Amino acid sequence: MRIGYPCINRTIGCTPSRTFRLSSYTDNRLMDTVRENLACLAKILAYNEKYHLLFFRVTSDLVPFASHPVCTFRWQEYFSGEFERIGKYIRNHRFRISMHPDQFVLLNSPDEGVLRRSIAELVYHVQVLDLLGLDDSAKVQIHVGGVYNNKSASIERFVKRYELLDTSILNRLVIENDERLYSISDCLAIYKQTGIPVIMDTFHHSLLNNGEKFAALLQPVRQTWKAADGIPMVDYSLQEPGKRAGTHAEHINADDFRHFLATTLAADFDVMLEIKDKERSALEALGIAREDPRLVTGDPPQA
DNA sequence: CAGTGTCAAGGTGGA
DNA sequence: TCCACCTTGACACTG
Repeated sequence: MRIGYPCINRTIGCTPSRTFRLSSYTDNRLMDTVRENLACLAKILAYNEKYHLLFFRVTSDLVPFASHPVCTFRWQEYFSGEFERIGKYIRNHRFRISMHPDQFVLLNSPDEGVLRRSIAELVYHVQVLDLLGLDDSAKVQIHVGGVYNNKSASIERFVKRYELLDTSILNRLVIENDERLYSISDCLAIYKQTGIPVIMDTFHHSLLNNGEKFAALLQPVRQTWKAADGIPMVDYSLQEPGKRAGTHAEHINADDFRHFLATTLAADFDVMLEIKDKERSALEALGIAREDPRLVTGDPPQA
């Protein structure tokens, strides 16, 4: 099991998510921003390596406007050396990497324009992982999409669209349950029609389920991941006390995380902590996981 | 220079 | 039919 956190690090004083307004787009602005974002990504990975946080989600903001028509600059070629360098570091240290395009990627939208932009965005995400030279265990996770007043028709549309995607996308794409529309069971049903691996989100599952226990779903979900996909990924989060249902916690709750590990002990997976204080909670989670020597790969860092 | 309204992109659901 | 909300950091303008 590897433990990780998404996208940004609040300790080291840089962000890999620098961006700018579309209205101020220039190729030079893009070059400067991407250069800084990549430099920061490299710093975060060095930090993560030092503390044995070996699972990391790369921000979608790495290359701003990458899938927008305004961006005709060949950033893939211009930065290929830097991507290669970072990718080598990732491979050498056996990091697990994921990416998570946001809400605008909707493969099952009835709107062809939305579909077209969604695919362009997926192409961008896959290009980043390809440029890093990562194998098919580096995943791009999306949600199933909208319901559009007809869930079964929307699932059917997802399946049909999925089958038309390029292999380079198919090899990396996984679907995650959300908290309002598509449960883990829905995702498993879609897997049966497509073969797409399913990524479980504990917090979403607590808000939308059909009465199944999370632990009981681990085994069926495990089978959706082929050998080349690596071990399953799981998103872990919990409710922020006193906030609207669905609000992610500011900080990890040690008891809850310990309980989560205990109930899932039989399964092997990588855990992404979607908790707002990022690496701080991830470090605490790692400490908790190390209470049980069966759980975490790698030696503790030397003092 | 701190505070704050806004930002490429979509969809849901309550009023 | 309209609007708030999701989720959220970072930009860029305002005073």
